[in-house]
Amino acid sequence: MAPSKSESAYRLLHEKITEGTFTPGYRLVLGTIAAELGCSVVPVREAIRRLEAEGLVTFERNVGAMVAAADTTLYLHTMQTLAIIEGAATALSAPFIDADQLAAARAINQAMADLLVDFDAVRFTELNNEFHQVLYRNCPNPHILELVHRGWNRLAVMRTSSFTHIPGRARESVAEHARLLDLIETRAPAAQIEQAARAHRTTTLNAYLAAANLPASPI
Amino acid sequence: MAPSKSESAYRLLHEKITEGTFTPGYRLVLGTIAAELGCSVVPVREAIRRLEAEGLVTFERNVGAMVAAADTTLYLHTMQTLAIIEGAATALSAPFIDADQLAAARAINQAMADLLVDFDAVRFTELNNEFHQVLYRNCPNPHILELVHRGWNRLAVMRTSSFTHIPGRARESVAEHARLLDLIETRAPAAQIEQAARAHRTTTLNAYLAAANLPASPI
DNA sequence: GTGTATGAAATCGTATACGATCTAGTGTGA
DNA sequence: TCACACTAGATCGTATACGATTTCATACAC
Repeated sequence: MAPSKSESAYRLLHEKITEGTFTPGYRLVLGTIAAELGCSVVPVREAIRRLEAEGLVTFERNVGAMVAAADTTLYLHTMQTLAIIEGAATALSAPFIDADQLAAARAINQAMADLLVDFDAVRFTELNNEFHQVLYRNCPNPHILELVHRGWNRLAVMRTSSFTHIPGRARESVAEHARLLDLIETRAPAAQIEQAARAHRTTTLNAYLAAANLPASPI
Repeated sequence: MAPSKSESAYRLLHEKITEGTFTPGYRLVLGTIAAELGCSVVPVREAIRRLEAEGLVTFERNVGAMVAAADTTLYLHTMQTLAIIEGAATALSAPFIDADQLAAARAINQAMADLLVDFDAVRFTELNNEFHQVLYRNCPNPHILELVHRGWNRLAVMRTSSFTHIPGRARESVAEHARLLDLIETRAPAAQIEQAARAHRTTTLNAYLAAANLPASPI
């Protein structure tokens, strides 16, 4: 069955926002978008409210919607939340990751390592996403997986790459991935895996915090 | 300014669902609700989609909405997610909890202890919510606070009280609260507070898992 | 120049209407 | 009895229309 118009509108806007066509602050005018999509405003309105619920869009009554702003505070809060959620997601997924998946993850990480010589931030970020996708795919708790995706989307809107902003972060990242895979392969205790996965994000978070003269995240 | 009709509809439905007037499986028919509220179906539809985004309602195209089902799996996943989020929320809030708030929390916990003799599950649950409200109020990360509230709402819909289902859980709970407050008062390390707060939920979760002959949560 | 009133344009919020789709009940034939 | 086709009713999905609110530019008073 063809998707409903509201669904189509949602997907289109979601993609344009996360891909960066619509940058933070871009105004989403119901009538304009409706005209572009060849539908009426009602489905567009619904799509925008869904995006609002996901935190990708802010909405003000009688004023309208815009792509969510991308201030530093928001970024740090999102990073901190993701650190917690991704730590848990990795620990919960780990027991279900088989040899094939491990091999796939190692291959992706190797490709990331190869990219370090002639660095390409966009490609590196893509590979990084793929890497974590493999790690989380087996998470038995769908709620947690959903929260991971929400967090990623919010980060995507902000288009702030730690790989370009923090010197040496890309190289560190590859090393941390390798350690994480070792822990998973040896079936290390869940707490240890969670700790390592969380630290993988927290390192970046704390680098930003230090740059802003703020104290490090306590957890 | 008076709330918009869509906002009113949202609040009304949210309350009826979390308070238990509308139980899981209850069908939310657009036309009927619109008639009750004295508005048209458009705002009601919007309210329902918001509730769907929060996981309180399930929606099927061309069929309609109903209050989200409350199966065991869903309950366990929600509990596990909350364990992780609440652990983090407590640890992040702890440094900002002052003497007054500590005293308030202790008073609530004492009231819960008093209730153990002549047990009243409803009142006990209310106090339990108040207790945790005090603990989380200072959380500096609004995203995490939002996730706590979402989790609570999902649990509220299911109306499954560990205090009545698990023998001795209420008494244990009061003791765990006291230990948690001690850790906060002595400014224990964040990791230790997180661990204690998470365990407070995980204990319940694992009791349910054990009852269902399932392995305990790894984290 | 600054602040305020005013009006027009832009945009949203929601009512209404109607076609599309699903569901359930009924009848028919094997 | 069972499977299937069909119909009627219920309900949703979305177009259209219009009033309500906000925004912004302009004009005016001080």
